[in-house]
Amino acid sequence: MSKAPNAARRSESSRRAILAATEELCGEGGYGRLTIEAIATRAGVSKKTIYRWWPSKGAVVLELLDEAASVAANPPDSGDLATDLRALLTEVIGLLTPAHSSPAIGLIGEALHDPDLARDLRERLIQPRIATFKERLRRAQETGQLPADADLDVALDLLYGPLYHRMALHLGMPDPSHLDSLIAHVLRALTAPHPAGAAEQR
Amino acid sequence: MSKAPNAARRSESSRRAILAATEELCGEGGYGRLTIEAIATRAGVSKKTIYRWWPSKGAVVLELLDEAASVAANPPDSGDLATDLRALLTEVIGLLTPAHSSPAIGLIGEALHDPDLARDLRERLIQPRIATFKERLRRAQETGQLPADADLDVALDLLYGPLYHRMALHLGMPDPSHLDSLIAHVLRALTAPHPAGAAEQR
Amino acid sequence: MSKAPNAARRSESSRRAILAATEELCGEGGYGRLTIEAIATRAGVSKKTIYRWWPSKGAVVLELLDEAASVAANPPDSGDLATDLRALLTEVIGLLTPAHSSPAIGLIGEALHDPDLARDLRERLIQPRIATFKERLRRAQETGQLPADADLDVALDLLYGPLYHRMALHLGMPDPSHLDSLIAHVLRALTAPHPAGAAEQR
Amino acid sequence: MSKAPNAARRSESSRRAILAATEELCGEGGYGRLTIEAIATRAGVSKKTIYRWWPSKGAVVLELLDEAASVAANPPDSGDLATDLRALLTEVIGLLTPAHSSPAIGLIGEALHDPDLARDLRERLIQPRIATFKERLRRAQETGQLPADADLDVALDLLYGPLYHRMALHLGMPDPSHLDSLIAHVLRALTAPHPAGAAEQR
DNA sequence: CGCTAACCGAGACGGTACGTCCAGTCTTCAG
DNA sequence: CTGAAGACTGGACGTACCGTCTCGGTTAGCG
Repeated sequence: MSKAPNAARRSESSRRAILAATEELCGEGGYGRLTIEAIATRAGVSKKTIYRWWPSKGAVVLELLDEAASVAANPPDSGDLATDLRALLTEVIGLLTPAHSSPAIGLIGEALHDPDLARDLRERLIQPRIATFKERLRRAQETGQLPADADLDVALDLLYGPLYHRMALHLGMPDPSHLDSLIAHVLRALTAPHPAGAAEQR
Repeated sequence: MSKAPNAARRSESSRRAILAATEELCGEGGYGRLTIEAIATRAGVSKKTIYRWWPSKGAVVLELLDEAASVAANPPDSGDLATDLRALLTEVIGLLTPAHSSPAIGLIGEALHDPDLARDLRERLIQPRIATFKERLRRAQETGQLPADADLDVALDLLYGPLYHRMALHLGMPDPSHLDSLIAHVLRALTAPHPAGAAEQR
Repeated sequence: MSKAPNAARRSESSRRAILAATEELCGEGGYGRLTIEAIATRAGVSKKTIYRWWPSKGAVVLELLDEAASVAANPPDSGDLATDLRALLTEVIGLLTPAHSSPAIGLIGEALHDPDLARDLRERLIQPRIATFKERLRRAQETGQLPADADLDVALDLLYGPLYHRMALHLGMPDPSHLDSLIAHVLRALTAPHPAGAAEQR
Repeated sequence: MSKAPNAARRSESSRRAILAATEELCGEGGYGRLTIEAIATRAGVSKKTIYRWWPSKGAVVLELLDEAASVAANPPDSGDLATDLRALLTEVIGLLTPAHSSPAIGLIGEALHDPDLARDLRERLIQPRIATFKERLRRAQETGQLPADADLDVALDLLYGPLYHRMALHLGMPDPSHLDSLIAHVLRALTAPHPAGAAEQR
């Protein structure tokens, strides 16, 4: 993360052992039970070695997730927008499941009070997904599936929002039919003619 | 929380001192820096007294928030649905601001890995707001501002979702115009005619 | 102990329950594990009631021992001095056995850093035994079994000393033959003619 | 005590600071007031460091005493047995004085209900003194000052016993003349001819 | 024979110390 | 002369008892 002292001499085998140990321990006790001490012991590595390359346990987990789930730079494009959006959302639902042992959720929880981690999380895991998502919508605008003036930021909020809403409030991820309903509503909102003023006054 | 050993003999003055100390300390160092030890010291109370009545620091903070922001059982009803929704959302935005020292956010973060706390949080802070929200929408259905078959759960997800989305990803709360835009989109989605099937297939 | 607030109204049943609970708990976990809280709970009595009548757990245990092992004011007198001494010493050995769960040993340990308890212990348990012991020796002087000028304080030290020596150093109580040997040596010391000065110089 | 995890890396400066703090605090408040917390604070050391190397506060105090008062392996030998015994006993009297703040007495009190500590105490403080004592008596046998068949264990009991007797019962250590009298009696007992049977029957 | 003072149980309270855990830094030693 | 092993300070954790302190609810004995 951030500035490596001297990446040239970094031991790849230690790095792998640390990430592997992190994955195991995360699976065993969940993110909450995870400690740097335990990672070091399990990986057969000194704590110092971990602190040398990562600023916090969150950063280690972040790197783990980053490796595991790298995003295709190119969005899926089946021709059907709803289908592709469903695929994109489903991937995120996968990351946020199961509620009590998902490393991603642990990471998000930690990032809530660690701005540095939050920044890394956003840059490395979130932004790529957002970019992919917007790219897909942009293509939909090009093909006329969405109006050219559709607000993509609003679309982002409306589509991903429910997932985080439900994560934060432990409400359970939307089931497939609810997910389809959400997508349908959002597409309708983006497509429907602006009813002259509605809530735009102010 | 839940079943007090013998609430009758509970010292109200200790309880008040604890909540006051919690509020102060939360303001000073944020939820993350808050410790039971510090609360006890500041409140002039023994740790045992805290543990006797609350299972965790999260529970104390929850009670603090619960007292501070009790919800009117009756939703606002100015006649204009968008206005009332804006008011409801703004209240939650207030709870989730500022990002790095809001006790509510700390609480949500903690609840992510503490199911007991999550349950209390949901029951005591969240559900009342959801109920109020749905009640307002129900009235809107009665007055014809919303179709009778509008899916209120979807409305909930679409309106509150963006707030938690932005909280979780440290994206900053929506500014007023963005908020209005969100509300307008959602109302459009709920009101617009279902375009024959769109994404309902499956 | 000492000044009861108003002994008249004291509940005998509580007193008995407390002593009984103390005995049980002492047997279960040893003196070290004994706590006022546990006594109160087991006896179905409030802690206040214990503190009202006894200044410390040591005092409770002392009263327990005092009741259990009251000394005959009159020493045994079989005619044979060694036999009677053996009986007196054996009684004390009984109190100091078994090494790790004897309430008496616990009490002595506590008295080592509690002068008040030490005083009570001496007055109520020890002095009566010393008096009895000396009384027996005095009779032996009268019958000529011991010289009239035998130093009874030295006899006390030499005969009881080894028991406390062994208790303090966890060396195990003397077995019967060793005990007899000790008695024989001491009687010889008291009876033998003073070898003109020997160690009396100074 | 016993098996250090890896004594090689142990910080000698911490060890010294801990023992020094222990000595100070013992002097200030007596063994009873001594706590691990206070030692750690005074020594500028974390509690963990104390618990890493010693199992209990007793063990720390034991090490302190062990360093302070190491015994000459060779007993004093002035030629006069009584003189040398008086010296040996006086050293122990020094350890057991003053009654209410002697660390040694605190240690003995603790050992009464802590078998592990008792064992260490015996092995590290007591046994060496016993060995020295017996060695001196053995020499006395060689020079004919004591009969070859004198029972050295009995001598040990009779000479050291009174000290522990008086410690346990808070009777005050013997004054010099009483001490001389004790020694004289014991030497007489060991030297006097066995009066045909006396208490040897049984 | 009813008042009132002390008892009683229950257990909450402010405290002190316990022994454990983990964070993050610093030191030692082997390769 | 690097890096693993791990000892170190620091500080919060949650627990156990301490001895004190209300609470109501009996009793007991005096007036």
